Amino acid sequence: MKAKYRILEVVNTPSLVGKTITINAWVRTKRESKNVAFVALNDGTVFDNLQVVIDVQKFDEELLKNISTGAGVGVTGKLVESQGKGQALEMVADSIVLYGPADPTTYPLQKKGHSLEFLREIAHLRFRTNTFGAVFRIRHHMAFAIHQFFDNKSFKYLHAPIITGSDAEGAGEMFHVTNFDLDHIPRTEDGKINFSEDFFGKETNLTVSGQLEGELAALALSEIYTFGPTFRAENSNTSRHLAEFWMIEPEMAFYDITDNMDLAEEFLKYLVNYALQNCRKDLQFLNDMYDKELINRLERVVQTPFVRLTYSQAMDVLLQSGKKFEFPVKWGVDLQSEHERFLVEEHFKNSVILTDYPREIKAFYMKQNDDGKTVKAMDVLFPQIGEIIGGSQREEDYDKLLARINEMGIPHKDMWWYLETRKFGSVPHSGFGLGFERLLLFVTGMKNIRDVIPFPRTPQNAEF
RNA sequence: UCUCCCUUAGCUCAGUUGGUUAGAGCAUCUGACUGUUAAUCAGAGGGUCCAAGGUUCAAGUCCUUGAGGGAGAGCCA
Repeated sequence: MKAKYRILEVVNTPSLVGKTITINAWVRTKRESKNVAFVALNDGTVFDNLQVVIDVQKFDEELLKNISTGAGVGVTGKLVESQGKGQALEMVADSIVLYGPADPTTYPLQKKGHSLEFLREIAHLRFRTNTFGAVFRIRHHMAFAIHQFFDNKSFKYLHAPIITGSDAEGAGEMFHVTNFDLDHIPRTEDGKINFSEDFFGKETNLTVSGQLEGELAALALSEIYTFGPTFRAENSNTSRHLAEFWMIEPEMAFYDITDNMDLAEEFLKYLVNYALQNCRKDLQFLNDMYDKELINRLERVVQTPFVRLTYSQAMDVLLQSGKKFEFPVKWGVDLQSEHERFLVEEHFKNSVILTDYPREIKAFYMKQNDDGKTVKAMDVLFPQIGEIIGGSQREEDYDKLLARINEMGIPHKDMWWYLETRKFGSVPHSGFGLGFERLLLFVTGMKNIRDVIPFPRTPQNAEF
C-alpha cells in the first residue's frame, strides 16, 4: 500500500482520514508550547499547508529544535480531523526525518511578509513563499491550457528555431550568437567581422519572433502555433519588458483578420477561464493579498465581448474626448500608452481590439488594405497591462509584399524563402503573438513582469 | 536610453531645523505557557546609516559623483 503522499492528495482525498501516511515537505512555521508543537508543512503541490501536531515529550529535543522555518522534513503520522480552527485536517506525528535543516539565524525567509523587491534578490528561495508558489503553479496551468486549447482545435505545435540567421523581422535589437574567440575575432580585408569563419558561416542571432517560420509551416499544415523563448536586446527598463521571455504565436492559413480576432478573443477567454476554474485557491490568495479586484476583473473578461474598432475610429474617440494628452493625438502616429489606457480603462472600460493601423507604423508583412493607407493589423489591449497581443492578416500577394520589402530596404538574401511561399500556392493567412508573461501579469495581478518568470533576464541582470 | 523617487539592524521602516550614546515592529536567541493559527507574555543580542569625496565646530540629515533598487516614458509582447 502506498504510504507517501503529497499535500495536494491529502487535501483532495477525504478517505485518507484515519490513515497513517508520510508527507515530505518544507517547514513554513512552527508554534510551540510546553507539551505540544504545531508545524505547518508545505510541499508546493497546492496552496494549502498541512498542520502537523507534535507531542513534544515523544521526540528528541535536538530534532525538534531543527524543525524550523525552511527545513526539509519527512513526517509520518495519522491523518485526523483537526481539533483546532483554521484547517479541516491535521497529522499527528509518529516519526520525523530531518532531511536538511535551515539555520534560523541565516535563513532569509521569515514568517512575516517580504517585499517583492527583496524576494527578487533571493530568486532561488522565493519559490518557497505563498506568493511565488501561487504564481508558478498558475504559470504551469496557463502553459498547459495553451497547449490544450490548440490541441482541441487540431493546431500543430511547431518548434521554431531559437538561433536565426535573419534579422528581417525588425521586432527589436537582437543578441548575437557566435563561437568566435572574442579576443581574436576574424576580420575581412576591409576590416569587417568575417562571419564566414563563424560556427554557422554567417551572422546569427537569438530569435525575436518565430512568426516567419510559423508562416512557412501554416502554409502546409494549415494551423500551427509556436510556444518558446524569445529574446530582445532592447535596453528596456520597465515592469512590462524582459530580455528573455516566452511567446505564443499561432499562425493560420485561410484566416482573415476577422477570423484572427475571433481566435484571439476566444483564446484569451479560454485561458482566463481555465485559471478561474483550475487555480482558484492561488487566485484567491493573490486577490486577497495584492489586488482585491483581480477575480472580478478576470470574470469580467470572460463574460464580456471585446470592443472592436479601427485605429481611425479610436482616433476620433480620442480627439472627441476633449482630454489633454501629453502626446497629441494625430492620425498617422502610433498610440501612446496614455491613449491606450484611456480607451481601455476610461472610455470603454473593457478589453479592446484595434485594427487597420496606418501602414507606416506597422511591419512589412502585414496585409495592405485597398485604401493604400492602412494595413490589416490588430492589437488586443487589456486593462492594466496594455498591449497583450499583436497580430495581423499577412500579405499573401507576392508583388505587394516584394514592393513593401523594397520600400523598407530589407535585404532579399535574408527573405528569399519567405517570398517563395507567396510564389507557390500562396493563400490568405493570419496570426498573432501573445506574450506569455504579459498574460501572467494579467491573470495573477502581479505588477512587475519580473515576478511572473522564475529567473528574469533584464538589462544588467542575469543572476541565477 | 530619458524623467522622478528610494538606499538606516536579517526584513519592513521612523529618525524633527545639521547637535550627546541612531530607534520601533517583526525575525533571531533565552525563559514562561495544556491545542496554536502572522500564537501570546517577559528578557537579551544585533548597525561600515549604499560607496567615495566635499561643506561645517559638528553630517544618518546638506552638496557632488558613482553603484544598486523602484515607478513612469520610449521600444514592444
